[in-house]
Formats: sequence, C-alpha cells, structure tokens
Amino acid sequence: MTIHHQPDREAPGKDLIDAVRAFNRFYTRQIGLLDEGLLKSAFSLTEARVLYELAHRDDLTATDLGRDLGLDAGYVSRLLKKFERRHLISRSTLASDARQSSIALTKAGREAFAPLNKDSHNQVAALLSRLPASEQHRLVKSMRTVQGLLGESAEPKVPYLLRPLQVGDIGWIIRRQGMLYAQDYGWDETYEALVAEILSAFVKSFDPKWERSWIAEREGEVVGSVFIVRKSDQVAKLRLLYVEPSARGLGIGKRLVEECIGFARARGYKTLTLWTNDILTAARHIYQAAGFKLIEEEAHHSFGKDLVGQTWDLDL
Amino acid sequence: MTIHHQPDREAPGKDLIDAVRAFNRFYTRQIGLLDEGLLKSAFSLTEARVLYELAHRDDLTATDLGRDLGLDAGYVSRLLKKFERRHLISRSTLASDARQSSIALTKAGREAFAPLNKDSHNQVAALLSRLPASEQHRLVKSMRTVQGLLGESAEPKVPYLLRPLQVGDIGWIIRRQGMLYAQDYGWDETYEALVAEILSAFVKSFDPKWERSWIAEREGEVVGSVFIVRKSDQVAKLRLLYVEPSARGLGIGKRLVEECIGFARARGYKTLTLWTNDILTAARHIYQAAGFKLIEEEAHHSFGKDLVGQTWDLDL
DNA sequence: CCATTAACTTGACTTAGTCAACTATTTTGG
DNA sequence: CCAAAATAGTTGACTAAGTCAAGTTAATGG
Repeated sequence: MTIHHQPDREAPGKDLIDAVRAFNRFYTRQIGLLDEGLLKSAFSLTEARVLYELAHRDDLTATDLGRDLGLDAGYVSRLLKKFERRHLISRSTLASDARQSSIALTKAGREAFAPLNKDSHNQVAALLSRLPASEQHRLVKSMRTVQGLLGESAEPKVPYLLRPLQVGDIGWIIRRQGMLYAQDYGWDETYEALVAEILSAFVKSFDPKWERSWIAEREGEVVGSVFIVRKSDQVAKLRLLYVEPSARGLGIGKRLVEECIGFARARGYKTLTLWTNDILTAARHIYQAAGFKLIEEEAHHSFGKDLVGQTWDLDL
Repeated sequence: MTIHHQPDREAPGKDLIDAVRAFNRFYTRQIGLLDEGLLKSAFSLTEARVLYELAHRDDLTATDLGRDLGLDAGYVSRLLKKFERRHLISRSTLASDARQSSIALTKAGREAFAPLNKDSHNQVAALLSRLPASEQHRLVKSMRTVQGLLGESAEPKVPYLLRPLQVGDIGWIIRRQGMLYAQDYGWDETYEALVAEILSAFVKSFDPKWERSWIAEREGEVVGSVFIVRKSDQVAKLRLLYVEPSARGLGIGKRLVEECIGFARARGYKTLTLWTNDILTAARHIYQAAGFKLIEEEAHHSFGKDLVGQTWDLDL
C-alpha cells in the first residue's frame, strides 16, 4: 500500500483536453436548443433560471442568485424589480441584515413558473424518450459523474465514515485490491482470487461476537476496509487492510487499525496478529506506529512474484 | 432477468428527468464560467465558436455556420462581415452555386484565433488538473457517453464485446450479482459470499484447456459474464450467467450461453449442465431457447430465502 | 465612532441577437 | 423551357440581454 499525503494532481494530456473542449462546444449547442424551447414563453433563459431557483430554494437573496447563476448584480436587481412589478415575487427585509431581503415567489409567481417548468420537463422527457430505458440510465449516470467531478467538490464535512459490511462491499474490495496490487506490484489474478476466498470465508463463518469488519465510506463510495477474524480464544487476526489511493492522506488506514485494536482489547484477546508483505511499506508504517512488532519473515512465491511475507504481532 | 428483444423506448421517470434538468442547469453555469474566460479577449463566446468552426473545418458556408451553431442567418452575416472587414476571413463564391461562398480563415484570422484557442486550451487544462489522473479519465469517459447518447446517435457499431477475465472482473461480478439479487429477491450477503467462493475457486484451479470465462464489456464496463468449469471428462458446467440491467435487451445473455455451448462442443464434452433457481425466469427462457432440459428440482433454504433449485442439462 | 466593506440600486451604456423585407440565385413541377 | 417556389445571403430597424461605474444604506471590526 502506497500512502500519499496529497492525492496526485496530474497534468492532463492533449487528447483529454480536446475531448472536454469538444464536449463544451457540444453542450453549448445543446443548451442553445433547450433555450429555443423557451422562446414562445414570456421569459428568457436567464429569467427562467432565476424563477427556477426561486421555486426550489427558500430564503434566497439577490446576491445568492447572482452568485449561483453567475449574473451581474445590477442585472439581477433589474430582473427582480421587473418580477416585483408583475407581482411574481415578494421581498422581505432580513431581520439580521437590513440591506438584504429574502425573495420568494408569490402565488402568481408560482403560477407563472408552473407552465415554464412543465414545458422544460416535457422537453427533457421528449429528449430522453428517444433513448431506450437502459441508455437513459447510462446518460443520467454519466451526467451525474460529470457533475460530481466538476461541481463544487466541497470537501465533505465528515471526510469519511466507518460502517459494517453490507451487500456489494466484498465484491468491491476484492476488485479494488486485485486491481491496485496488479497495477502497483504486478501481482496476478490469483491475488484477487485469494481476497475473494478470504472474504467469502469471512462472511460464511462470521461470528459477530468475536469478529468484525469496518468499511470506510466517503460520499457513498467504499474507500477502505479492514477485517478482524478469530484465530483462537487468545489471538485475533487483522486482515485485508486497504485504503483507496484517492482517499489516502486522511488517516483512514491508521483509524481502521485503531478500531481493530480497540475491538480486540474489548473482546479480551491477548494478541492481535497480521500477515503482510515487506514491499507494502506504507501499511508497515501504520502497524509500527500502532505498536506491532515484527515476529518473522519468510520468502514465498505468490501472485506471480517473489515476495517476503511478514508476521507482525501486537500484545494487547 | 428480463430480456427484451427490441430495445424499448420507454417513458422516462421523473427522477431521470429531474437529473437531466439539474445537469442542464449545472452545465449552463459551467459554460457561463468558461465564457467569462473569454471576456478579456476581443471576441465574444459566439465569435469564438465561429472562429473555432472556421479553424477546424474546410469549405464552410454562412448557412453551415448558422445551422451548426444555432445562430440567426442575419447575425451570422453581420459577424462574417465584421470578420471580413478585419481581414480575418476570406470568402470565395462557390462555382456550384453563386449564392453561396466558401469561408476560410486568412493568415491573420488564424493568428487572431491562436491565442483564443490557447486560452481555452489552458483553461480546460487548469480545470482538469484539479482532478487526479484517474478522475480525469472518468470525466472524459462520461462526457463521451453523454455526447454519444444525445448527439447524432450513431448507434455504436459494436454494442458490446466479449473478452476473457482480467484482474478486477471477479470482484465486480461478485459485487453486482450480490447487489442485484439482494435488491430483486432479497437474498442476503451469503449469496455474494457464494459467488466469491465460486470465482475464487475458478481462478485458482483454472484449466485453460477445459474451462473458460466470457466477460461482456461495453464502453469499458463489465455488463455481463458467464463461466464454464469442468465437472468431468464428459460434463461441463455453466455457472454464474449474468447481464447488467442496463445492458439487457441486447441479446448478451443469449450470446453468452451460445458461446458456452460452442466451447463445450468444441472441447468434446457430452453434456452441459447448470444449476439455477426457478424464480430467475428470464435466465430460464434463455436456457430453454438454447435447448436445455429441466432435469430435477429441489427445494432448499439459502441466502435467507426458501427457494427451488433446478438442474438443467443440454446434450451436446 | 469611524473607516471599510457588503448589499443592493440606478443611470448610461454596449453587445448580442431578432425580425422582416429585400436581392440574387437555384431548384422544381408542369 | 418557364413560372413559381425555395434557398443563400444581406440589410435596416429594432429589442433584449448584459455591463460598468457611481451611488445609497447598512453592517462590521477595530
């Protein structure tokens, strides 16, 4: 396991840049087409965007609108004045700040927005229904990906959370471990198979009193995991510690190991043991920092490589 | 598993429509941001789009530009006149039609476009380099998908391709099968564990002469799989047939089964057998259509449910 | 309590885009 | 082959969309 303290930011290739630019041109046109759909309505695209925001969010101020939609403050002011003259919105000065006011659609405003909203809905429905259902899902999934990647990657307040195993996790862990070690160390598919075997056995013989799993999740995605299995009354074994490259540097590895140690102590185990390979230096640092001692090493040939296995123990 | 023989055009659900609309709003803003980048240049976004087209395509007419960029003919005429006055473009009347002329950038035009192009390139490069390399690829892939689906939908010539197993596949299959059967039939995590066990054993004892796997891949994603394992000299067993919901209706399930049958015949097996559950009706239709006969049924309790297992055989 | 900043507002302006009428060609249908 | 219709492009007259800078009022941090 390689731990970077900063996720890498890499200079993109020309082909990637060109693809993004092509997409931008394409979508500029696409939005132009959608805009045309509004032509017959009483509102411009920008007005419709403002109405949309007002219809879907509460307690907006003029500044909020300008910032979120990328509009000039003066322009927003005029738009709102126009809306107010037509009794589509009402403004109430904020108690906390007399310069600002909270803007809300009036009943008339909602009524004016409804057909607009409906047209837009129908237009998109028409667009989508040209595709078979499976493609519709692919489209939306890809859009969500784009939006997720380009959008405010507002670092989540809780950078990750730990939870127990659920359906789908073990497959994911098997895949990611298999791929990571194949990529970083050239291990072959037998490593992925080994992980599958370990996790299959873990689930099948799972004993909740003596065993436990922790999955680190971040924005709905698995970014790390660790497992404790019972070797004997006295000895627990820590297995399959792993952290996604994209989530390294957040202390997830350390936290997972700490959880294991805490659990093992609480259950009265005397020793926590683990097996790893010497090339996995980042993981080793975590074990050392947690107080594990190297017990023995032996060379072995596995996963298509010559490796040096290590056993580490921690007295609890 | 539901198999459609014609891709359905289905009325999209509200959640899909809302997701697309959210994306449209998001990207409208995104393009607005990119537009701001042009502010300091001598050209507006529309002018830049026209220049881009002129720089990258030959023999454009005014009508072509208007059509492809969604611009008013009068406006295009004026833009071109302005460019011509500044000696950025030259026009030559077409021999075939004296009303039209072919428009091309002059040297000065290319020189004026170059910094614009470079700025746009750099801007996109900056955007991309905020993401780690793997995310950059995910972004571009998703953009291509969106563009492919919404654009002049030239149906992909190869809707899917078959390939053998590679690292990461078995984890993915374990995950997806676990999740699908949990979702559709309420099976618990022991099913996922069973799939893990089967695939682990498949990889570990893999005998290329007698066994084989097929992964159906579409745009780089696994959308289906099937495995053949050797039970004896005479008998091959088909295992873990599965097609992603998003890729159903393309005949992938049928194709995977056909591949198995072809392989089993070629290797001289006498019987192809498989085990399934009666509730998996879509899979059963495939097996029946391929000539499999139901040999026996027995009730069993697995994966947290009462099920009826079925054995199907095909004489080769 | 004063200087600075933030949240608007307003006047004066430019740019972007639309619409309809027009000319010059080309295409089409009898 | 010709009249009518359509297409390519141009132009005048216009409106909508957006910008900029200077102003007013209120909040904030020493």
